[in-house]
Amino acid sequence: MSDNQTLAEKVFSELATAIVRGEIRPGERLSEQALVDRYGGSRAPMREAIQKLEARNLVVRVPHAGARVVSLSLEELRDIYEVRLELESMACRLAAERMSDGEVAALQELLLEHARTIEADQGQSYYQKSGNLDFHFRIIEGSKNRRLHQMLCGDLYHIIRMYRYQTSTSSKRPQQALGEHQRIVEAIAARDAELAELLMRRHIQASLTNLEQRMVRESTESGI
Amino acid sequence: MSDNQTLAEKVFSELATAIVRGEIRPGERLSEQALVDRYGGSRAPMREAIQKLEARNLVVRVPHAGARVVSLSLEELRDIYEVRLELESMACRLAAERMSDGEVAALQELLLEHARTIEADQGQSYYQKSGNLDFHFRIIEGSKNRRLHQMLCGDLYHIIRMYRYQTSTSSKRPQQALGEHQRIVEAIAARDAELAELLMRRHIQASLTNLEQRMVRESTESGI
DNA sequence: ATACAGGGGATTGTATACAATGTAGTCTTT
DNA sequence: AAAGACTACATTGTATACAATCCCCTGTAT
Repeated sequence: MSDNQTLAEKVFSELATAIVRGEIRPGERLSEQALVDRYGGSRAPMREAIQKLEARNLVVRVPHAGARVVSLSLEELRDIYEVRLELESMACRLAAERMSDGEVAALQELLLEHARTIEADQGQSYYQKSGNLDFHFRIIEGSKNRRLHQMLCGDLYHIIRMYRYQTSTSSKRPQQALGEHQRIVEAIAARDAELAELLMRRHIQASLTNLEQRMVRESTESGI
Repeated sequence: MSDNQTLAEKVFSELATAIVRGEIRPGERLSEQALVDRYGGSRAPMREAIQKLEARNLVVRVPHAGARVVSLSLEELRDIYEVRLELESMACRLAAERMSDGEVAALQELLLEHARTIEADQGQSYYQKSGNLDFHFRIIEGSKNRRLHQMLCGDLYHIIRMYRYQTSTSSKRPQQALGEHQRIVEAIAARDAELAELLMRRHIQASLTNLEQRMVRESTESGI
């Protein structure tokens, strides 16, 4: 009943969330034996779990030397964001063309709810984070392109989330982001694909510059 | 000396090329025991090889049921091409901004060579195929974005190549493609990123419509 | 003191054996 | 005859054992 999925898959998803949440630090090593001690079972499923992590670019494996949690340089992170910027803008354009009227209405409803939430617990950006993801997810699904969905949600988001688990701590950002979201949805509702793409591009670009500033700040701080 | 790489990796690359070349048909099953019989060794490395294939979307694995070579529907293939279209146009834009003058000169040299080759063995499009890839590879590398390179060359190209191993059989296409390549390089040399992106977009779109027509034709033929 | 070589220990890669699950074929029942 | 259940087989998932490789530490020589 509960064991419908294999042990390897269970360990994989546990490890994935642990890595994304930062409970396992970037650069940290994943020993197969250590995983056996922690999760039970034998080495075979642990190896499989590690391989799955490698497939999603969450760990780097070198033959005979073991696996380490990926540790991205500033450049590599910029590369990822650059790709994400392009793909998600594309998704937004496609969504404007392909989402059903019902889906658009549901999206508008979602934003209203977000607005109420922000109103309620002012400054408490926690909910906005998951809400933010929810918004982006819906746009991506609206593109009706399964491969695009897979690349953005499966491959890129894990890494992105791993490096921004405290991005939107700047107090006014949620409010601003919500406004941007609303204008994006307006463009989608108007079936203006070009505008929707442009607005999404700017929206993500804003968060990118945010992230870059933060990372530069952190690296200089640690470099002192 | 020769056994610097693991058995799993060797089997993986053998299988990958076999799949891309069509020696193993889409939908065909990959039994672990069968791989042992064919390549030697034991099941453990074979499993690992299959997982690596799954990571690159060349096979689909379902728990307790085994692995099959991926068999793409027309829609899925369209999705992939849509993504590739966007990413490679992006790569071209970035290349126009980031390639060194030396790299641009080398690219121009490459096209001159292609022109001579086409002149020589007229209609024999074989060389053009690898030359075509070479051209696209250089553009992608010119983007200086490693993740983009990884996604296009690692994840997407295997599948794309697998479905177009006989694309450019239409006799005039190489000549035409070369012309398009030349105009793209001109734009890059002029550092006109926007134009370079636009031209690449049109170039790939042409091959996409080619592929779509061919696949529709094939499916209707088989459907008769 | 530093650099290099060598050996011991730990870790990964591979092989084999066992358990659990899915699949196919047959047999029974309606 | 068709549909469903049951059994036997094949295949995958997991566990354990062995081999090969690497890493680190120590010792020696310059």
